Amino acid sequence: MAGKPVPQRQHRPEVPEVVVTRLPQYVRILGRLEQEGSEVVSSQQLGEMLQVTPAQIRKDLSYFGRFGKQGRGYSVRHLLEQLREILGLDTHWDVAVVGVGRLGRAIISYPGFTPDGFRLIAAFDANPEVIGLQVGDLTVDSMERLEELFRIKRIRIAIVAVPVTHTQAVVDRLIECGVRAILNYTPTSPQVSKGVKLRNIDPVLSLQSMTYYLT
Amino acid sequence: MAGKPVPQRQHRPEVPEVVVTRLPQYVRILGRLEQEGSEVVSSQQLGEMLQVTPAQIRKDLSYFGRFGKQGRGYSVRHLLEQLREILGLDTHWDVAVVGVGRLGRAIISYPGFTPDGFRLIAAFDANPEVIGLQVGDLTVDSMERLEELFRIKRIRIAIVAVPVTHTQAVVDRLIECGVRAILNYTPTSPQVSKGVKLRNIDPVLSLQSMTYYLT
DNA sequence: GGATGTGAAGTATTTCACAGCC
DNA sequence: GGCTGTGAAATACTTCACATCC
Repeated sequence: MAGKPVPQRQHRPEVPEVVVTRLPQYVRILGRLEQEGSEVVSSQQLGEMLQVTPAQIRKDLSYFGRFGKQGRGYSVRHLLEQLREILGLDTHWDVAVVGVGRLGRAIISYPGFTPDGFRLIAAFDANPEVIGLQVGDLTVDSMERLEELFRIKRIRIAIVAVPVTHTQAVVDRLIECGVRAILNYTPTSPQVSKGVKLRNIDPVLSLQSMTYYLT
Repeated sequence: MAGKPVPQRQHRPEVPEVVVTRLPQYVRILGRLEQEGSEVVSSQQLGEMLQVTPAQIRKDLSYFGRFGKQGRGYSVRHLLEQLREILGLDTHWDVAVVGVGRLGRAIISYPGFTPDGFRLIAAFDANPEVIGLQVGDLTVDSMERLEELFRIKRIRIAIVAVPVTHTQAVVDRLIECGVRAILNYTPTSPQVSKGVKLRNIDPVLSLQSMTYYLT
């Protein structure tokens, strides 16, 4: 006999990644609606707020379940809860920043991560002049302690803001000690093994693709 | 009789936007290759460096012309030149930053824009304590001078880093005085009229879409 | 009546595969 | 022989449109 099924978040590998990238936007809008006291919202209304078609919202949600009530719409609270759970945002995530130059400092001081459930709990730099410094409420650790601390604290998410020449090496070390999600602020896209998620924040590329339309 | 054709950069409206967003990456790699002294590169090699298929690179480039030589590949220098011209990167672009809080200051101090042809030439804030301050080599102007200065200096690109509640109003004002490209760092996506390009930099959304794969 | 959930239809994008040229 | 440029095929994604249910 099979044992009783372990309740576990099921990943549906067939969910397109573009859909996953839209879910956080739904979460954000729903959070606002909840704060404003809305109880119910239709795909039509969400679509207007986000500038997407209602059909897309319904289709996106349908990958994960049936959250609405016909004739009525979605319960703001319930849908928000469900999406947060699907995205793993019903829990806090520990994050470490690697590279504490100007950019790293700005990231650490940025107040926007914490309210959304991301806790910056460590920062690393190679520069002796920076190691030991207090930045925000973190003390900067040496790069030599990177493996040790990532392993002990089981950190799975890293923000990389090192000089571009060091990006790949740092990313390799991070993956080696268990990191599975990397937010990369350097102007290069490092290689990551399958199973590791990477998002690049690259304002210059964004600007450069817009100038095309200005000529 | 028609007059002689005015030489003008032609926009091919049929070029998919995804293609345009990839061009700057090609430019960046080609720039590196040029610096390293490479003279020729194949779509195969470019594809390996960028982790995309060679076919995609060839197809992307084919929207704009025939830049390669069969049996040989692409001249690094020539392709770089062509792509820079297509993207409008053969000229300098004046950019202004609106919102000089912590984030705005970090953006202004970020050294990465200038080498890529973007000149930060003005900064605006509403806070009297910030107006008049020297940040980088800019003096912060009052928001009241926004229309005046954007018009006089014919600034077409703006970086927005104001509090989220002010985003839409600021964006509306910018568009009104001629801005056609906006790099938005606030955690909301403002509405923009057709013909205005918008790119959002939103690290929290990036993190939140990665946690899906960590659960 | 009104809105969801979803197969089917329609678009968009990527990849294949090969003729053509160097 | 090697690599581009490109129609055609394959795949991915979005939108339609309607049966279904509250």
